[in-house]
Amino acid sequence: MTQTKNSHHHGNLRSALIDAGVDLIREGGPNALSIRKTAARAGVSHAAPAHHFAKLEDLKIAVVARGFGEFTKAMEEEISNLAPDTVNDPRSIILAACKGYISFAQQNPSLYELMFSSGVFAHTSEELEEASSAAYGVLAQISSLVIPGPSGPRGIEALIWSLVHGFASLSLANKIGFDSDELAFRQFESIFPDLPYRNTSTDQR
Amino acid sequence: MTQTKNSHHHGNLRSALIDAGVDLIREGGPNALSIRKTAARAGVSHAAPAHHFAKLEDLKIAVVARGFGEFTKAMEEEISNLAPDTVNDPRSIILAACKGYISFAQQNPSLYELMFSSGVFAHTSEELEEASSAAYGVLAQISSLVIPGPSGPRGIEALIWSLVHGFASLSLANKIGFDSDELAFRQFESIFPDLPYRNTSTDQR
DNA sequence: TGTACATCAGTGAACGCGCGTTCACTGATGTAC
DNA sequence: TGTACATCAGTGAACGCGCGTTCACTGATGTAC
Repeated sequence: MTQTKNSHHHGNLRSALIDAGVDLIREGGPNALSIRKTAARAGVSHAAPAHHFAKLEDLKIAVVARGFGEFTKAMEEEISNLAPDTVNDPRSIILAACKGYISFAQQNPSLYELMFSSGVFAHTSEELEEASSAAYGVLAQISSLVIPGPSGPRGIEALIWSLVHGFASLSLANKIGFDSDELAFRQFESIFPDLPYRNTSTDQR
Repeated sequence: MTQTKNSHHHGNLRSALIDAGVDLIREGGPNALSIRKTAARAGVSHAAPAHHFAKLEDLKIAVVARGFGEFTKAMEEEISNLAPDTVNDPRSIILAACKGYISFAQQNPSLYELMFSSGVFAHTSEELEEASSAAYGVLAQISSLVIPGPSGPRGIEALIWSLVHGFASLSLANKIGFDSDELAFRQFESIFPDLPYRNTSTDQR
């Protein structure tokens, strides 16, 4: 960015490699990531990434961590975009987060698939732990707006998360839902069950 | 099977290759499938599979089709194992199918992941279409036991399928649920919402 | 029952490819003085 | 401000590997007669 062109030193190669990796996955699917292609995309020799990522797996989890960061942002943005008359309505808040969840999956299908794939959980990193915990935090926060039943707060989280995750995943697999982002979310809204919400008129956020 | 050993002709190599492919995926993850390893596992030269599967992708979709067949069987078996006093209870029937769904995912995590991965939907085959349609048929059948709301029968299917698919997927990713198959299903049972079931005392099956 | 022959599912060698990783190197950057 | 020098992020060549695929071949099977 602020670095002179054609410099022997790149300046911010690590971040540029993650950008390139995200692009590769977006274009070529969850398995399209390779060190050589990522380096080429970032405009450096294929040996350069070794200074930033010792193994291919390290690059992969950095890309996934970036994905979780954008995923969290997508949910939070939908919540903060709520209209004034719904900004304190629990159901509206929950559905807004779900809208962000589903939108992210539809706009980044390969990255979403990779983020929840088994291969990622074999390895991890502090960076990835933090990023996925932040996403879980949004889920826990919206779930806390529902009065827990016999299955407890974890049961509410499991219900909401299963529903939105299953819907998003099956939409990507063309099993349910529609081509359009907006129509898919409308269908999700229509199947979302009634839940016992807390009263948030004054003190809840 | 019924073929003499050490014969130049295998007898049923196509089926043996699918078996070997399933094993490879089970042991090495969704991306562990290769023609050379599959041939080695089946005890033939690495050029032999070409007579049965023109491309790697053809072997892959045959393996996935086999997976959908066992998946359907897992759901149907749980339904047919219902105790006499619950055999006509809609909620019990639906939860039985879900138990088969979740069990299959937990016992075949890599195969399950591959079955619902994006790469599979780029190509397909008559065999795969039939196998996945049969699985969808079980879903549609159990969903028909619920009285549709404003979102229609498709809405009921989307609700049940999203819930069980999301739960199974997140369980595999260690996001929710428990290590034990049985405990995971108990949690699923406890979060499954109340639904308006049809009266099946006499004519429903 | 025996023989000639077409079929076709196997073999094993060979190919080129993309890959991760290693290595000695180079040259830009930043610091000590 | 200028110089010497350590650091370290880049380069480009090279390696070995597993892969899908092709090819000429071989030998077992099944059929016609």
